[in-house]
Amino acid sequence: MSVDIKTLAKNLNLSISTISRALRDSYEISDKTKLRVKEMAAKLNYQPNPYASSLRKHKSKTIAVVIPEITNNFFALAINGIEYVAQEKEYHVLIYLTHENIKKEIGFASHLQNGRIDGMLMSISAETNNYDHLIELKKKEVPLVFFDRICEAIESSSITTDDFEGGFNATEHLIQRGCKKIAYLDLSRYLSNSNKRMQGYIAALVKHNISIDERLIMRFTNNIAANEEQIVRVLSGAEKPDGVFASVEKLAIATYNVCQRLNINIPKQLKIISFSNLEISSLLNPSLTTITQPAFEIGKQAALQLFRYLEKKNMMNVHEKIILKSTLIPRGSTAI
Amino acid sequence: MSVDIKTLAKNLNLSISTISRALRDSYEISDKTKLRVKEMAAKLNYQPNPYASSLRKHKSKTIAVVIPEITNNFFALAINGIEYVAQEKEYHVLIYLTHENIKKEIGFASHLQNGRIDGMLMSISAETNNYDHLIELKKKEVPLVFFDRICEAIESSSITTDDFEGGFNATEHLIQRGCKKIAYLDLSRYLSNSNKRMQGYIAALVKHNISIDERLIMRFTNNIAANEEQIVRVLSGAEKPDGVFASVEKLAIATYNVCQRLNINIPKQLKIISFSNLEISSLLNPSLTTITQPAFEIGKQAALQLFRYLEKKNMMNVHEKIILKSTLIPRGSTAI
DNA sequence: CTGTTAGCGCATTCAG
DNA sequence: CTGAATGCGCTAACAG
Repeated sequence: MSVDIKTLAKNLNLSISTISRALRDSYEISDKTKLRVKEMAAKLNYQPNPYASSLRKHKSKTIAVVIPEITNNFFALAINGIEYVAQEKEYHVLIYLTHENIKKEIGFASHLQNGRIDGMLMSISAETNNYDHLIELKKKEVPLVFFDRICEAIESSSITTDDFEGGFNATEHLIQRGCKKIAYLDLSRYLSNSNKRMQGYIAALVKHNISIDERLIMRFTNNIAANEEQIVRVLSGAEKPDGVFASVEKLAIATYNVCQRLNINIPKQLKIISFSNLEISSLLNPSLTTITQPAFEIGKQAALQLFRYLEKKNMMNVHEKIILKSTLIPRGSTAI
Repeated sequence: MSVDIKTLAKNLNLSISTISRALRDSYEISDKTKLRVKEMAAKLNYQPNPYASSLRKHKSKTIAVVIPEITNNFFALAINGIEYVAQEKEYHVLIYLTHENIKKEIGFASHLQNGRIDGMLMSISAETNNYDHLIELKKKEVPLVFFDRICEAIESSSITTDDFEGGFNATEHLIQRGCKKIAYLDLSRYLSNSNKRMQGYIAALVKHNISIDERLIMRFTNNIAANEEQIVRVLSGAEKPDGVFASVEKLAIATYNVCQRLNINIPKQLKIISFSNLEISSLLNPSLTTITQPAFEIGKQAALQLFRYLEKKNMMNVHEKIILKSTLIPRGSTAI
């Protein structure tokens, strides 16, 4: 049998309420009693049952992180930031992966209204084009903070990167290196960040008097092979681009794969730039120029914002939109 | 107020125990009643309180994953595998990062005896050289499965890679490409997998009649700058190696950084091979040959083994030691 | 097949 | 400063 508050009470000839209060440093308990209780608790290795406490207090000291995937350095870094804050606050972090599947996202959102979590951090899936499940969460007053891929249809706090500027800078970088026909690779037309990056791309083209060629704006799915097919078609088609701006890393990878297959020399015949958050620059192909997001900081800020909701009442309607800066990193001697 | 079992009971003129049983498809309840109950539950959007249930059943449907870090593709992939299984089993996954700090690991292990989790998956920290906290967990009968970095001092299931063979193959690969003085970069002398890799390294040297030079066996810490210093010293010292076998990716990165600084041409003057699990081969520097672990599968197998413990009684003393195979991946035209 | 009752372990009223 | 009593929401005897 495990030692509980009742065991301590018996051992010390005190009531369970005294024990409970002593353990939580209530002002109503004398220092001597507190000391006795704590010593006994330590001696018997007392571990409070978190679920009994949660049931009673309607607080779980647990937050959920709902994200599309984890094998992507951006999200791994963001979780790192989130977990960092959670440890400080003595909270627990549950992870849920949607794999870009809106049904899973809906399932998590609906399930997690049951009190298991005190709040949620979320980056929506690429498929998500309906927000009922998120609206419902808000109705149930589950504190919710979006990061990176936010839901603009919902009043809520969010932490993002300057996606428009990032897209603009990426595109201008290619233009300044002589590109005239720049392709844009988009993960999903539903994603807030992806859309902003594309707007930046378009703004840069406009600024430099380059006309927009719809055929160069490609949209992808979760299907890697199909994505590569599409890239092959465009790279070998009439519209043949001289530059590629990939809105996410996995599309840059697809492009590299295709170039290898088509024998296209990357820095010379085709210049590629991509949003990417790999922390291994020295291991990377030196021809890749990246736009890097402050992913750890985004996770950290998102968690901090969530805790602002959790710690203060009356904050539920105060929404923060924090936008952090991305960095363009050209690399190596053959940097484009 | 949130709708609970009592609300349903009132609405249907049934007792709460009937509701509870109907919701869990107990054989004692008629199909008609079950249907009525479920319809009402759906109508009122009833969400059972998980903590009430956990308190009552002493089961949390939650597992913990305790790992050194997450910004490392091996662990990200492993979590992916773990979460995949957890979703199938309708379990929840808590993440705890030790950042290679034994004190954190001890803190998590000791805290998580309180019933919050039904079981734990763990990869021990590089600092961990004392296992009292793990022994205590076992005593409390918290099901525990190690993966990748296991604790051999404890009777337990584990899922690993063939680290000895991986180390052997890596070393032999360098030897076959002409290396005579191969450095081994070790993360920690406490780590099971690192030690096995080193044994493989030594075995390959012995097989090829190459004497072992202690100066070429380098041990590192969590301090990146200090690690690079040490590499600089050896690379520019009298023992100057012509090949490097990094037991983990971060040490390969450190080596690349140093080579860049010292103007060492990687494929020609120095050949580098490393354990690494990056899923972005086309973005990688083509000079890097890697030993890749089946990380997703390791996570999956570890989770499956844990669930074997959770689902069957009397399994607690049946331990499985599963060893999966690593793959040596030479890459690109300049592959070493 | 359904209802009554008694906790799971803890926090918090309300009394002293 | 401390104790007795109540209930968080659910499950599981036990009874019928």
